Amino acid sequence: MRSDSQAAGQKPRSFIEDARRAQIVTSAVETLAEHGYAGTSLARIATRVGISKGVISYHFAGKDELIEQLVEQIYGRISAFVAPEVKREQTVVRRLAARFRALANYASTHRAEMVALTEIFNNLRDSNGQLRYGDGYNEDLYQQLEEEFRAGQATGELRSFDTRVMAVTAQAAIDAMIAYSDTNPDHDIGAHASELALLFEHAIKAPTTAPPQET
Amino acid sequence: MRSDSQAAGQKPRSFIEDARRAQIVTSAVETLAEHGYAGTSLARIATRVGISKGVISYHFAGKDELIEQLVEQIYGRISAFVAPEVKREQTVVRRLAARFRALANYASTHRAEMVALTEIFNNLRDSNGQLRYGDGYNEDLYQQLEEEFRAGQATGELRSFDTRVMAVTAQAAIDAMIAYSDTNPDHDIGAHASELALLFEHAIKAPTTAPPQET
Amino acid sequence: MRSDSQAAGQKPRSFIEDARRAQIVTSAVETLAEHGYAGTSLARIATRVGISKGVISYHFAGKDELIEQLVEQIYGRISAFVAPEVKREQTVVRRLAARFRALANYASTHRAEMVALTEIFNNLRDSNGQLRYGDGYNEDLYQQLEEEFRAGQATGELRSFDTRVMAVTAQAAIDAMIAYSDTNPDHDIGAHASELALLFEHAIKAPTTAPPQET
Amino acid sequence: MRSDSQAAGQKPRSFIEDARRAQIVTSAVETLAEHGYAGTSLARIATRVGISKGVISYHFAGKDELIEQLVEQIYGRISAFVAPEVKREQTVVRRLAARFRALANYASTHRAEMVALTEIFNNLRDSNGQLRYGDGYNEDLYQQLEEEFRAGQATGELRSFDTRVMAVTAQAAIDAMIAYSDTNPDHDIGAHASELALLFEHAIKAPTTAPPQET
DNA sequence: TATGAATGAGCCTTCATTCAT
DNA sequence: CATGAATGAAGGCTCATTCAT
Repeated sequence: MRSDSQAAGQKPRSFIEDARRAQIVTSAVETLAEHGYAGTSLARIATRVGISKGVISYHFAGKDELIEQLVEQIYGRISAFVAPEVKREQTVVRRLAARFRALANYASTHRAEMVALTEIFNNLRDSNGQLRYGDGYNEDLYQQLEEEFRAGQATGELRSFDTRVMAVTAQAAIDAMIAYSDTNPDHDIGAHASELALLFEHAIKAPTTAPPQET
Repeated sequence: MRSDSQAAGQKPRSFIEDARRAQIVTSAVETLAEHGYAGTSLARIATRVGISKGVISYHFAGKDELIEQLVEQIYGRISAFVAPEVKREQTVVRRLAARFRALANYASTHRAEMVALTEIFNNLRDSNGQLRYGDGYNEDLYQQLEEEFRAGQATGELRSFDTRVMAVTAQAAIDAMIAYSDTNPDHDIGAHASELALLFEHAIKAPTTAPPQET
Repeated sequence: MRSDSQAAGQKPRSFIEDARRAQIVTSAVETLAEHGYAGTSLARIATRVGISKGVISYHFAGKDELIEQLVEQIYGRISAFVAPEVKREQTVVRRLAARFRALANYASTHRAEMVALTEIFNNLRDSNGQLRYGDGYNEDLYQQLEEEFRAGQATGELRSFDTRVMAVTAQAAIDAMIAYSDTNPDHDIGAHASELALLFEHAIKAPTTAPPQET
Repeated sequence: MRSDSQAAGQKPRSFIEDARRAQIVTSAVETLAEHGYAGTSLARIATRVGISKGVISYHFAGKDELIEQLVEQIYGRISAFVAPEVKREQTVVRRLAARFRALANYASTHRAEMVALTEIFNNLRDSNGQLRYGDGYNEDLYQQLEEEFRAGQATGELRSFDTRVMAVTAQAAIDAMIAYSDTNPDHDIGAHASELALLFEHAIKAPTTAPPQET
């Protein structure tokens, strides 16, 4: 959460510089959300801010750097929002539920950011044609989730299952929740998150032989 | 499953015509899988077949028709492959497992097709900027799944839950399985499908305590 | 008016050959009238006849030859229709009137031909970029008219004036009549022709000093 | 006759912008005159100025806007040149003569402009295939001329005739004069204009039976 | 004779990028 | 810092023409 991407020994950015960059990133987010990846040209981003195309090239090395900045910033904000919510809970099941809930909250109040992020993840490629955010970025999330699951399995809270498949599926459930509520604005994403919590509770909890439930 | 999109009263397509069209569609699939949506130009598709750009325009009304043909064909093939596998099973849980299994099988042997389809679904937009296959296509799948779930709930095989959320999540689980195994070629997608089957069995089956139901 | 453009020593064209050529020329005329010069492609001409593009190339050396055939044929028909009407009259003034009348008649019953001809005259160019029918074709008409005028001036029927300017203007009056009635289908082209006759009668007749008029 | 087409509240165009636009319009005029409508591509226009194709797209929304600008500008210049010459005269006959003379002058010094305008009028079509400047533009001229004629008829200066036919013919005479002198550069267009003046004087003036008159 | 198939050039447009001012 | 101007490549598409069958 500090001075995003500023190689050491670099001259620090001025205030106005930072303001412009933020302004441009915001415009890029909105443009991506509205027109999709292919429909997002520098011209469109610039027009939305009311500046000339050249300004963007001036502040960013190129379209790619702009987008990378965007991803870093949004990603940072989401983590900052979700992490404390998760940490506060005591069991794996509840932590997972908290994750669903927090992301649903964030997504419902930052729709454009989520859409923009998805567009980029699905489309941005490096010069070799490989997806820029193909796997590495999800890998982080997968490992966090797997760690949780393994811990829960160790304590006996959770049944035995393939943690990687579960992580992939849980993350997919989150992404789908966000995408679905994005194309169906009337959808109750909060309820969706609760349902997911219950779904995965059933899916991962160890069967309680004798005594009843707690939840 | 025959005569894909051939308006009645239309002159039937010649053998060579069909061959070329198929060849071009195949090339489009591969190009999409390899270079992504934005990287798929008529020029690239043509080069891969070793023909000139104009040939594509000759056989298809335009890029749009080519892509729609592609979607129809692939979609048809997948349905044709999956449907009988699913129908053969007797319980909802087993039918869902069969669906996971069949799709995993298909995906593992038709990787490019799955990727191409995803690229198109995520990116193709109509002239108003709306996603061409935004929701309608998934809606079909969702309704099939919901019907299953509701039937299972009616017979008491399944517990009570929000069928829409479950459908969205199940479909997302499938997509994620395919996408994951696509970026991780060593991944055992068959095992993944089995895990999913188990995961959702836990998630949807009515608890078999002793006697009837609760919830 | 014989076997249009068939170089000596050429194999005579078969019946079917001629039929096809006529059919194609007709289609070209209609297409030109309907879509204009730029909108007239071989594909469109072929489609209208219900044949394939290649057929045209087979019967004509190229687009240019097709169009030249078209011009020759239409031109021939017009001459064949107009000439006898003109010849029948005894004075220059009446011959000019007859010309107006005959062309108005022809144009009103062969609208498409007139439009097609205009489109070609205005647009067809040779490989050097020069208008193919820029001047030469009108030159013929001009000389016919000038001859009339000079004869009339010699007999004293007509006043003295620049015959070339008068010829150019008379021809322009005809073309404008046709063009105007083409864009204004309700226009009474017959009346228009009569008005033109009167207009030019006033413009060219020698002033009758003593005795009254005849007309 | 200022600020051609510049929507209110629009940022005014810079000096260099205006210069480029003018330069491009000029090149378009020359290209049209030289190569005709079909032979006029953005590439050719750009090459003539020595710039790249993209520059045109940068300064004009598209080919259509460029052509409309061209028409507006040329049309404006002609009107500005002709109108005062006509207004200065006191009788209809003299005003018509002045019109011939002024247009002949303008055409002889702005040959390319006249040709370009004709090319566009004859060929530019909207997306429905209808001629863009089919009738409306001439309609203006026709009505001006008819008004003159009717006024002259009311005062008794002119004989009785169909004003519409006379207007169409007078305009056609002008266009033909321009076109003819364009393909025959040695032609004396000034003399042509004088001849036309005389021609139409004879054609429209009321017969002077008894009293004075001048001519 | 006729056809369908293919070609290759050209068209207009969009775009990321560069650069002088 | 910011801009407007320009570039050049690439994109989808149309078209006259060629050719094997």
